[in-house]
Amino acid sequence: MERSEQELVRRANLEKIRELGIEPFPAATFAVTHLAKEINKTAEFAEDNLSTNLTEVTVAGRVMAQRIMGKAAFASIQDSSGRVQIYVSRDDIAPGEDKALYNTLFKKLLDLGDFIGVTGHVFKTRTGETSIHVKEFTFLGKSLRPLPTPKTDDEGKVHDAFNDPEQRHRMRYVDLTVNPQFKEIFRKRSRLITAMRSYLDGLELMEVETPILQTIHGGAAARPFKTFHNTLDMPMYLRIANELHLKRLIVAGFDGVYEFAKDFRNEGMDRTHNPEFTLLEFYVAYKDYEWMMDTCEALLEFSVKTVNGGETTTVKIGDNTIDFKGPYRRLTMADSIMEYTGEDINDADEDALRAICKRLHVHTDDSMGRGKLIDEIFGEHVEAKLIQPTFITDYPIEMSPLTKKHRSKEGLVERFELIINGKEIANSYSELNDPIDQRERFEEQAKLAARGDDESMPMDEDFLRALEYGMPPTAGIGIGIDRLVMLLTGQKSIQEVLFFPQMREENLEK
RNA sequence: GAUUCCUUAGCUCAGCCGGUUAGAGCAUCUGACUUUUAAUCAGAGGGUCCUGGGUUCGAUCCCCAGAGGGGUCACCA
Repeated sequence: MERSEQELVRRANLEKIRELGIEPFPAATFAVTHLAKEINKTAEFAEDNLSTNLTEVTVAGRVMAQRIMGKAAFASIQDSSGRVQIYVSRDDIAPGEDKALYNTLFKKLLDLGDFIGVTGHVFKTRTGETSIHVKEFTFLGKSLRPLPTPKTDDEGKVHDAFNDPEQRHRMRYVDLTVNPQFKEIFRKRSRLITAMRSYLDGLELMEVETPILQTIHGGAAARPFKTFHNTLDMPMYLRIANELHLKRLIVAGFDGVYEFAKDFRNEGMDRTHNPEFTLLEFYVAYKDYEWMMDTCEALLEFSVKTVNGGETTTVKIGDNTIDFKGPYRRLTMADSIMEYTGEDINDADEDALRAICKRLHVHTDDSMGRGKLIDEIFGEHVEAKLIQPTFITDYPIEMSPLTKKHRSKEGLVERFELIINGKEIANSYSELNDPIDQRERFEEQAKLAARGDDESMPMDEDFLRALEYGMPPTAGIGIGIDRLVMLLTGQKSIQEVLFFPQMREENLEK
């Protein structure tokens, strides 16, 4: 492997540090007393700016900038909270005859990206920047590759930004080091999940884990990843959903269960799809989809407030401000189509629907049944227009093989999707718990499979057996966590809300 | 999967309608500098111009194929 000039210099510096008798990768705990942000926030200055309440602080982090001026130098140290400036003067850190600690180690052998720890007192420079006057510094870890060096000027303009999406996503460790502003996306993601978990715990639901490796992939319409178990000598699938397992747990007698599930779908990738993604699913016994709508909007309102760190329920996305405060608008699918197209699909048979599609310039083909035609009209003419959180209810039965038939409307099921900013965020229904009906639905799916639909759901005899033992009426929901994070952080690409989005293999040989 | 655009130094980018030795800023190296902050000043080094073919006297540039990435569409959440 060819090494660049800068890498060779750093390796040489590494050896020279060892020659000074200093371990470049020390093992011992380093006792940090303050984060950079705390120092910048809590320092209170005396009149002369030379002394503060912070008479001795110890911080650690990467050296991100160095400004050396002969016998003194400034540097920026970056830790998890941000950056703080340090001031190093030769005679303070090397008071004796031997000035090697400053002249050799600090000035020559220290490279941008190296980890150091410093101890000193806090003061304010002539130009007004809070800084640590270093009296002791410790080498904590060498960086052998040069980091990109984005810089921000007086006007806030960023120069040399590290902004190539490929490099940022492949080397997230570099990205988040030099673009720490993106850390906030992941902090929000973490806060969102924590908030949702605490809300669901408050409902006395139990967090569970169910198999990712499955012999039958059920619970959604999608192509799975296939793998193989050597000892069992059988093919297995990575789960596309955990729905059927969570419902087995309702059969088992838990009143409510939830799981933040990594699911895997072997389909196209684009700005809203990654092969593995996170879905929160939860199921609650003795509830229906009406209850679930109430719960969903309460959960989201609570979670958005928590993520925003206050009472704010709004999020700005481009030109739109989305308000997660409930209650959300509820609209049946038929009414939504009436509202946005003026077409009445309520009593339309398949031929009538085809005529409507033609009028609306919706593309159709012969394989589409009634449900699919309605779904196409909705997808083409309604979905993108629903910006504020909206529950679309009462879906055609054909596309919902796990959903209970509507209690009063023929041909429909008790299902809703939550649409926000024109995108589906959640999908929920009154769960089908009639095992005889469920078996018929699976048989319908098998017919689709026989016609070549590779996304149809396979028959799951064990799941049917569970239902035959009896499942209480249950409401269930799946909420797309990645997409919700995209909304809350204003990101247009799913890659920006995943630490390590899927990418093709990189050739590192060269 | 289809289509389109992109790939030049560690980073961000110029450039070459095909022509000696491929440029800049930051970063790096050498030197100066004890309150700087995109530190400054003086000097220097650094390149498989994504890869492989082809056309040509000559290709980083044109053509073909491939790799990787971005956008759009299709499938889907």
